[in-house]
Amino acid sequence: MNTGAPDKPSLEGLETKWADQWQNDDTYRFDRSVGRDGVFSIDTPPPTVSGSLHMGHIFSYTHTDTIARYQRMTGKTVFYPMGWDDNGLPTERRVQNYFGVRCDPSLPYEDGFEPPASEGKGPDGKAFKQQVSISRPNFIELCDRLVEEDEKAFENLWRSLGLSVDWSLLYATIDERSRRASQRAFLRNLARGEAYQQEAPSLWDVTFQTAVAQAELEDREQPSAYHTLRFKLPTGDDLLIDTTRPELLPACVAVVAHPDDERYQPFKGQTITTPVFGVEVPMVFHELADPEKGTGVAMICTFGDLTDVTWWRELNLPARAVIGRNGRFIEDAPEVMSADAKERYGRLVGKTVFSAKKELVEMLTDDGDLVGEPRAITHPVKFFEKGDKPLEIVSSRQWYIRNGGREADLNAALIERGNEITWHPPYMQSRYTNWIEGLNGDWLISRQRFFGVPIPLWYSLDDAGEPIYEKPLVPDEATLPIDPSTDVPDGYDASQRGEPGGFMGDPDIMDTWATSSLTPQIAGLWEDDDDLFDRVYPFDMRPQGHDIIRTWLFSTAVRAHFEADTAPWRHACLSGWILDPDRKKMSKSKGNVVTPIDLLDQFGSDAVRYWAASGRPGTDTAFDEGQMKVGRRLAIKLLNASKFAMGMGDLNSALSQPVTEPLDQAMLGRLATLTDECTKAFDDFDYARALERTETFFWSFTDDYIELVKNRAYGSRGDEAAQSAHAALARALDTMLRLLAPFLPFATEEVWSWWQEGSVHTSNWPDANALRDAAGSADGALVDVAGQTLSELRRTKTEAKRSLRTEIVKATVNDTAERIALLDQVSEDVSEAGAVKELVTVGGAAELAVEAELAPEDD
RNA sequence: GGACCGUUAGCUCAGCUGGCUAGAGCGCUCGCCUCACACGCGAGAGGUCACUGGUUCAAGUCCAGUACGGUCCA
Repeated sequence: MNTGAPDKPSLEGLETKWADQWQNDDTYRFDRSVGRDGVFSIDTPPPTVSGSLHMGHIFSYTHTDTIARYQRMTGKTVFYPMGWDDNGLPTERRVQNYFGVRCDPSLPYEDGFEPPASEGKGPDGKAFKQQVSISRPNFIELCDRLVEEDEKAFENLWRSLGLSVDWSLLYATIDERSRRASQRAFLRNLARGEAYQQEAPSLWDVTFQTAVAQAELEDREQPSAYHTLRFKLPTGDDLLIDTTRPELLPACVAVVAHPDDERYQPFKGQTITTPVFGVEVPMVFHELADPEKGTGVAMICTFGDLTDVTWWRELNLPARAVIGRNGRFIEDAPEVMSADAKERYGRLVGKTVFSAKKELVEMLTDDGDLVGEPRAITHPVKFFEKGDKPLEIVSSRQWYIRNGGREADLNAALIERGNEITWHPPYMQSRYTNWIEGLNGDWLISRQRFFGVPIPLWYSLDDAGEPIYEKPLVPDEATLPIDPSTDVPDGYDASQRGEPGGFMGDPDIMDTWATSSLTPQIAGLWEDDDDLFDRVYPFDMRPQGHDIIRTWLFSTAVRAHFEADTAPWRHACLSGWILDPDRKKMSKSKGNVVTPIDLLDQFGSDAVRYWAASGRPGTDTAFDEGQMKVGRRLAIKLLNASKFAMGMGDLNSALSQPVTEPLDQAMLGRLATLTDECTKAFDDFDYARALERTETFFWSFTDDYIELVKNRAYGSRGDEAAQSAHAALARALDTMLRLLAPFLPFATEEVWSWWQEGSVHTSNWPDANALRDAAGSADGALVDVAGQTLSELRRTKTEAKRSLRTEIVKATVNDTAERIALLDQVSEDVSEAGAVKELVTVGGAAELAVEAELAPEDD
């Protein structure tokens, strides 16, 4: 349906027009009849839908889309799914605030429950502050309800941006197939011994009341203070110990010094008495004690930090927990204390760490056992990346997946997996390797939260009603996904839940990364559809941000290593960040924040994509509206240049006509070279280079080549010469539309529809050899010589402040003999373009110089 | 403290395996309504390639170090 070019080509409305068309035509539909070799599969990052839409989304997803479109044009069928990451804490927090609810897993499901608030406001329209407790199923229903809205906003953005995803492949990380895949993978890990549970001290967030994993930690510099405490040696002498956490004194189980520290060797095997509580603890020795720090002796508490955990484990010390899961001091004083000490401990019960510290400092001061004043310092403290209170270390039963943090062999094997992946850019691999080398424990996957994939296990209860953790009750894979809080294990009935001799469900859910580490399996319908899975796995490409190499990328590699004994993908493409130079200007423009949708409206999707695709792989890129304007100009120019070329004659028939003029041949030769460069760049996932090269060619094509052949194409030198121009224009336009299609899908599709059949996006990537055949043996340098000479001719007019239409009565071109020889081949084109009446060429000069006699001004 | 990345025109960046006078776009200056495009066209000015050494016939490009900026991890 060649519609021909409109009188006034415009970008307006192209997004809606073509997005709808592509949807109706299933343009980007994955062809699942194709074998693995003909497939290009992409492990799309599922965006966190409860977060806001921002420029980073547009940026990195555009990069992937250009690759997808290129691969599709090379003849691959592209498996390009979209997923929504709606699983996890961000959604929970939003639901709590939005609906005014809180999850209490002990409550029963309430049919037809309506939340008390909406958008954070109660029925009276005022902010709703309190939170109503509801059951886990009710809570999850509300999560589902809210994410649905969020997901619409994302889908809308992706369609406007022109992502060529196959929307029939959509998944969500909380949907049934994700839960099934996630639980199945966990059970497989369990069966193979790769997942295990352990009662152990682990990092604990007291606000969210959940354990957190190493990958979710961050250090934050915090103010603190050294307190010097007076302990007593058996001799009755003082032993001064510095600590930043005096409130943990009741949890003190030993004091430690370095084995080589001679000052403390005499006290080996002796006991030290703690202040305030008068508990006798052993003097122990360990390399991690720093002789330079304070007095060289530290108190070991269960648990102040990870070093305490190491000491406790390696020195076989007892545990005296004092801080509970809510971050407050627990009811029961350590058994070891005397009645008198327990009474003093009573003053701490129920207090937060902060107030307990004040209380204890007071006690120490009263006893005269605080030496001097506390000395203020700042030091790094571990936080949950989403939390705002320091992590405590609490002993709890948790599930782990082995990740090489405790086994050297596995560690090395996972590092080795990195070599099976081609990294773009290559240096990103070192981040992967560094992270694995720095692991200090296995992957803690259980979370004491609600909106996530439940750990699919139950435990039988003994006669006393205590769970028998050693033998979890495992569901049949065919029944997955399950929720152990409502489903019942085989051999039991619902009435036995929580009863002695009955069963209980594992109350925890899995870490969100435990699910998203399976995106290739989820998207590829692992085990649900083996035929499909085998066509797409291992995936060709994982695009993602470099900030989540340690989490998403690594955890995906771990799962693939165990489940498939392979790397999950062949290529990992790490995108950079958007730097925001506007942040400085933001204060000026009074926080006039531009949303991605606004930008797409303002500049057009192609223009925004152009900006995004200019950012090289892995490189942080400035948010730059200027680049979007440039992109817009490019798209508009493409429309206009195409319209012009079509005005010359029937391009479709011109495609098969011979190209006879030297300049036309030279241009096509250059185009063949460009095509090769772009192919190479795209094969190396370097979309930015492909764009840059194509753009440079395109502008010289419109500014020089078109100007040079314009008159001839109109017929100034006869039909054959005109026909050659038409044939070259048709081939060039055809080729450039294809080369630009990955970047400017809307403008290229629009132009394509004017004179070609089908969609440019399902057409073939251009064939450099066919272009070379059409070009014959013409020297590509003809294009340069003609262009540069034309430029000099123009300059004589510009410097005379005359119009470019001004006739040149006589022009003398001096240049090297070599270049004059080339110029003579195209002198007619150059003369016509420069409006030169008489062109004299003189060889033997050192460089190009033009003298021109302009026609007199007629006013 | 460790690892990695970067430092080229006022701004944003190219410059791939070292090779003739270092490029583009934006911005700026000047000019042009030229029959595809004024959402346009043409021309111009503007750079001791962060610094110090080294390798080489030749270094923006390779090596070592320094400084500054950034990211990730401790």
